Order: sequence, then C-alpha cells, then structure tokens
Amino acid sequence: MNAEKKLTELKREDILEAALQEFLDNGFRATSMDRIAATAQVSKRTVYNHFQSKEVLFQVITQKLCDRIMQVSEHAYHSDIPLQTQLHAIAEQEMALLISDEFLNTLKMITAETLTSPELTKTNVDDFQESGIGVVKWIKEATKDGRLSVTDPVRAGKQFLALIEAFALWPQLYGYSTVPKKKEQQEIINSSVEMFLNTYAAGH
Amino acid sequence: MNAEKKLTELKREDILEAALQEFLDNGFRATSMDRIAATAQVSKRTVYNHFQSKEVLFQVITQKLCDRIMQVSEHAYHSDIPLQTQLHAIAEQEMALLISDEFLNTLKMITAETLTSPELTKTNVDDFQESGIGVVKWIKEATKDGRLSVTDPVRAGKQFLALIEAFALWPQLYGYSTVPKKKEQQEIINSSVEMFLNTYAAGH
DNA sequence: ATAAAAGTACACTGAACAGTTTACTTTTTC
DNA sequence: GAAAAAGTAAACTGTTCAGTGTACTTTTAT
Repeated sequence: MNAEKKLTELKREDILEAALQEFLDNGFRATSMDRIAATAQVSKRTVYNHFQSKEVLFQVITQKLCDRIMQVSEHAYHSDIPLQTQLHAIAEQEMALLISDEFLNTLKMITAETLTSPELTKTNVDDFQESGIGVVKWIKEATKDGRLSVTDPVRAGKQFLALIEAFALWPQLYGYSTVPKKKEQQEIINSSVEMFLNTYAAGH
Repeated sequence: MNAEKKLTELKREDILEAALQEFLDNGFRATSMDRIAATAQVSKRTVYNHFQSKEVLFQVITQKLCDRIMQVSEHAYHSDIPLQTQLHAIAEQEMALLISDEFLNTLKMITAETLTSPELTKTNVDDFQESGIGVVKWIKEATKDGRLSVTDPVRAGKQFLALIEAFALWPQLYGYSTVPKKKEQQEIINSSVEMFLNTYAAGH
C-alpha cells in the first residue's frame, strides 16, 4: 500500500488533467482518445477502464469546469451604501469572471459543442443560463427597499449584464478583440452603472 | 446549345444549394462531400471539378451568406423626427435581422467553426464585427445636430445593440430561449430606447 | 460531325479514430 | 506470498471520409 494515494487514483487524475487540456485546446471532436492517453502517459485501455466513452469523459470534465466557474455570484444588498458603489462592485466582480481565461476558454468549448451536438452540453448550458441570478436578487432587494424602481427585475438584470458582456465577453469569444485594459474596464463599468441608474433609480 | 443556361452552370448551382443546406444543418465537420454530391444529384468528381476542396466550398458559401445578411443596415438621420421614434425604428430593423432564421442559422454555423478552426471563418467574423456601423453613424449625426450628448459613439452604439441582443440573439444562439413574441419584442425595444435616451439625450 | 470540355459511376488510397482483444506485468489486498 | 485488481503495449476491427484515378458517356463549341 502506498503512503500517498493509490495508483488507480493517480492515473484517474492524470487522465482528467490531460483530457481537460486537450478538450480546452481542441474541442471534443478534434481530440482523440489516443492523444489523451499519450498526454496522460497512460495506456488507452486504462482510459477506458476509468471512463466508459469519450462522451462520458467530456461530460465529467465540463461539469467540473462549470461547477468551478459557476459559483453563482451572490451580491449582498446593503441599504446603507450608495447604489452606485454597490453596482460598481457587482460589475467588477462579473467582469473579472468574464475576462478570466478559465471562463472564456470554458465558454468557447461549450459553445462550440452546443452548436454541433446540443445533447453533449445540455446541463452545462443550463448552468450558464442561471448565471445572472445573483444580480437579479440584488435588484429585487433594492427595489423592495424603495431605492430602485424596477417592474421586471429579470429584464433589468439581463440589461445590466448585457452592457458589460458587450465589451468583455462576446468580442473575446469571437476573437476580434482582446481583453480590455484596466482603464477601459473602468469606463465600461462606469458607463453601465450610469445607464442602469439613469433608468432604474427610484424618483426618476 | 441550351436556350437557358449551360449545364455546367446548373450543376454548380445545384452543388452550392446542396452544400448550403448541408452546412447549415450539420456544420462543416459533420457534412461529407459524398453527401453534398448526393443531395445535389451530381457525381462527387463534379463537385471537385467545381471546388478545389471542402474548405473552399465552405468559404464560398459562408461568404455568400454573409454578403446577403450583412447589408450593413444604414439608418438615415432625420433632424425633424423625434429621436425616440427614430431609435425605435432602428431597433426594430436590427431586431428583425437578429431573429430571422437566416441570420441565426448562419451565425450558429460560423460561430461553431470560428471556435474550432478560426482560419476557416476569418473574413466572415470580420464582416460580423462591422455590423454595428450603421447605428454608430446615426449616433454621430444626432450628436453633431446637438440632440445627443455622446462622447464615444462606438461605445454608445455597442451598448444600444447589446440591450437588444441580450434578448433577441444570445439566448437563441444557445437554444435556451425561443424568439420573443411580438409584444415582448416591443417591450424590449421600448426599454432599450428609454435606457439609451435617459443617458445620452442632450440636456440631461 | 467532330474534338474538347464537362459529367458520371465507382472503385480505390490513405488517414484518422473510437473502442476491443490479447498476452503480459505491476500493484494492491488479505 | 498468492489471488485479485489495475495497468501496459500493441495489434486489430470497423467505420468514416477527403480526395484521386479510370474508363466511359453527354454536352458544347466550331
């Protein structure tokens, strides 16, 4: 018996790590099980001993990635702090997530697979869909507190995030723009907060 | 000689039509040249006589699609019509494009290929990138006319479009929402116009 | 009418790749 | 230390598919 971990456990981790790398780099179709085995320095048979099929391996990996990334950002509402300040913090947190390599690479992979074989990524897309929930909750609380005037909090939340994603997500997904610099990030956030409050702050 | 068109021209069109159908339905990778030939009712050799390779055929087709779809929507500025009215019309036109089957299917295909083989769709993505230009021009004119107060027209344009795309594009791309109903479309447009003018109309 | 151009059918090459089988070795467990 | 569990290497099956070669027929141009 090994003082550390069992061999079979180590092998499993090697496979997961290699597959993660390969899938992120090349996507599902373009990644071969032979290559995963080689990268993991493991025989192909061992890969199949741990994972029934390429599909299963892919799903295990994307689920892990989504779990790690999709800690639905909760944004505590504070009745004693200016809305502008709070929204600024929310925007910064959301943007930090969007521009992280980890998030973008995962989204790229899942997007590609969603558009070619939706079944493969069903649960992952469901995860992404729920990402805006934290903001919506914050908006509801600020509304209940009388400081926002919002009739459709889900729509308002989507709008706020859309203003950020337009600069910090979609252009990067398509590769026609790189991650905005710090100064530009601040401008985007300021402008988004301003637009949101101009429309939704209570008392005009 | 034929009174109509030469056979070779007809064949070429049959191939393009079949390939368009197959690529839109199944994407680049999942479409085989054998299948295109069968659908076009043409021998595979003929396909290769007209198009050097699968890549070339794909690029010809995506370029045609983009040309048809990307008639950069020009929006004439009228100094004698309320901005709200004009923006409403602009939003309606943009939304009509986004929710059209033709646009969405093309975007799905090009997105999928962009994320797996960027070289294959380079020029297409460049096209999409320019799509917001019409709105930006309108904003510049309204600003010059003193009715908008906008320091960064490109950013303002992206923001306006983002507010629409958040409801009428991205959810449909990922398949977690269907095209909004007429009534919902109007609400989205009204809200987008309102947000935009609340921030950018001249004189607060 | 005839030569050149284009099309057809179909067999073929060569590569990639998911997943299996086999015969053997190493690690773990009791 | 022996049985069972896990790993290994490598060959193999079966399939898909881009692209070619060939021998033949149809269309078009002059």
